[in-house]
Amino acid sequence: MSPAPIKKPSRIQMRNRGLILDAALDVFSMHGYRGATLDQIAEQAGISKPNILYYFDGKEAIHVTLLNQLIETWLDPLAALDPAGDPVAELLDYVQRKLDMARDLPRESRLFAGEILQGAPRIGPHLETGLKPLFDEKCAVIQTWVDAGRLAPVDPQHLIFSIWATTQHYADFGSQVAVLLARGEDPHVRASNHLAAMFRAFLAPAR
Amino acid sequence: MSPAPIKKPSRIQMRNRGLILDAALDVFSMHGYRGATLDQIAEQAGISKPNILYYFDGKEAIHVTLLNQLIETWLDPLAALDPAGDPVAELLDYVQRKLDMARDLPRESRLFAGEILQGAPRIGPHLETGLKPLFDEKCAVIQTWVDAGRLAPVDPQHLIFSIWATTQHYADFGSQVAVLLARGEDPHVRASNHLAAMFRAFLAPAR
DNA sequence: TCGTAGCTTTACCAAATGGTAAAAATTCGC
DNA sequence: GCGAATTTTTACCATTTGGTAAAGCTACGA
Repeated sequence: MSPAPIKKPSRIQMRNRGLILDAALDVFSMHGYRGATLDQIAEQAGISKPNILYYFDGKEAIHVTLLNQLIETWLDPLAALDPAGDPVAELLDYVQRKLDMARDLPRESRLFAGEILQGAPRIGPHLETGLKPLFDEKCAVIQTWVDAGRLAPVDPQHLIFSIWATTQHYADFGSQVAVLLARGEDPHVRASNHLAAMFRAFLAPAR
Repeated sequence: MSPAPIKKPSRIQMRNRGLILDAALDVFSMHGYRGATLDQIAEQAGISKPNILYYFDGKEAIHVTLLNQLIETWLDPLAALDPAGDPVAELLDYVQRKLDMARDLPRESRLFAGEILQGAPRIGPHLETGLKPLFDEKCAVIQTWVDAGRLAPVDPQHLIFSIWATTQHYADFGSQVAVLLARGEDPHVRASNHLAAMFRAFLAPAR
């Protein structure tokens, strides 16, 4: 019953945990979980390896911490889908937000992609409890829009998959995109226009 | 000048190299390059570790062999895009072929995705020499179709990205898809219908 | 300024891992 | 059947890697 003696983290703790997590995000997103080493993270963070293990219980704890922090950011745009808004505009906004995230948070996108690619061994339960309910809820919203004739008769689940896939592609497959586009031009504007046109054409209800 | 004495591989060599590559595809696609161990591959293949190193020069050689074998299969559907065919039908066929590949060759898709995700460290050059020319060629074909008014005014490069992203999603993010769809139902038919509808709506030229 | 709690470093370690040497077993052409 | 070539096993090894023990240092409140 008595409250556990939770120490408030000191300034040093806040700073170093932040440094470690940022370095770990770099290393994990670049090399994957197994490919990342504590030594790499230590060097990147400018903190000795034993000192890192003073702040985190181990390699896996760092990874899980990153994933947990990431999930809320990740679900945010989907949660923002407003049932009261205009269907096409809401979904196009969602596409845009996801595309912006792929540009602004590519490390996070790749971290997540790597975890899913390997069967979500360390995040599986969170998908069930965190993602699935939100996914189901928003699919229902989209279905409502379809039933009301305010949206073309789309398959809500696979529509969301396609939105995720097309937007995250620019982060997760960024190295391939870079090779194929070659030009110094930033692909973001072109990608944005393309995806807006594609989903608008698909989503607009028949007159 | 004299031809190098290339031995034709014996029956045993054919069989064991095949067993090793198949096992390696399992292990690499599941755990990534660094996450895979020779011991795992050896056990999966039913061949001792030193024996594996009798057939391949090392872990990386196995990985590179897999990637090289994969690339030709991977480019095949894109190469089949026929400039003389009906634009919309050709592209929808391409979508369908890629989706079938995601279903039939998920290990290959994940192997490729993992490699790209980590910056294509072992396949980068092949992207330039193998993929890029074909990509440019087919983009030009699509642009021709657009210019002729036989296709909506799409951005060829990003259209191809979207086709890749949406189809490979079902293999690369399969574990997430499985959690979210939950039902025992095979997602392939629904995915196929969804993607066909989406790309048809987007690609059909304005009347 | 002094003691204590918090932080950092030094010096390790055990297990895992990619790889090798060489003997032993097997296969194959003749 | 037999000798040579190929294939497989046994017994290792060096490095890497996640992690630990304990001593030393630092910051901070009294």
